[in-house]
Amino acid sequence: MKQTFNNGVEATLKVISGKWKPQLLCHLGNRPQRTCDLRQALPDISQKVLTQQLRELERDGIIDRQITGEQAPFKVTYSLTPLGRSLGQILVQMSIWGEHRASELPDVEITNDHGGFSRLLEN
Amino acid sequence: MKQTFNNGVEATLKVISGKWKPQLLCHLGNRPQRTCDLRQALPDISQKVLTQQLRELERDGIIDRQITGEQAPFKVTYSLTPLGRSLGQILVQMSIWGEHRASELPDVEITNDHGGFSRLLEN
DNA sequence: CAGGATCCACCTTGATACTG
DNA sequence: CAGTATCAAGGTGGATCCTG
Repeated sequence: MKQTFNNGVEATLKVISGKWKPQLLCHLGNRPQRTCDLRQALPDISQKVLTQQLRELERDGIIDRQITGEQAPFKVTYSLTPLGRSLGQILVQMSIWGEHRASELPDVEITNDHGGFSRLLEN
Repeated sequence: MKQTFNNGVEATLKVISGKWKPQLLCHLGNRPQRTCDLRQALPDISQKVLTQQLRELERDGIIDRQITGEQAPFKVTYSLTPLGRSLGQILVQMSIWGEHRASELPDVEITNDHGGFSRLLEN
């Protein structure tokens, strides 16, 4: 179905907004991962929401989904597409800006630094 | 109150996410504007939501709010802070990325191009 | 002119249980 | 192991009316 945005910023926000998407992009930026790997990396996400967020990223062309095995148990591996990798500069800059702002505001805290996204810059 | 984010991307998203915030930042990036100017620029926003989004941007240190006049009718002028202007590079890059993606996907349409944000790059 | 107060609809996320 | 189905809760945006 047709999606209309007022500007490119809104279109980009639509793709990367989602409670777990920045973390998913960070982990998948390091290397392709299986579902169980992602669940281990993000212990607090429910499997329903994990699937949901991954499906949205897949539908938006950011990640690929590859199935291995014809019988259960399956292996499902997710990896970034070239379009997904092309978000690297933006994610790193957003991460740095957020850290800069947090450094000025005592009540904003950030757990992991932008180094987690740096592998996205290796194309 | 204390806000904790897993990474800087989430912190940045928190600030610029909101149905009308990208458009508000675009307009305020061109020049400071009064409330009635913004309502004219964004005819479909209700005054409640306009006030709400502006208050959030103000609370997050992105815009300044200045009141002129001691009796009604007041004049309220909003302008970007230095921190708000420092979002310029990110907004332009996000806008360009969104346009690039839209150009590859037939069902994604973008009304205004990234030129609207370019004044943010003049510091 | 600018914005506060209510009340409301929707969307996103989450808890839980179940399937191939 | 990976994913679906159902139901519930909270937050965000919106319609409308009212105030200094």
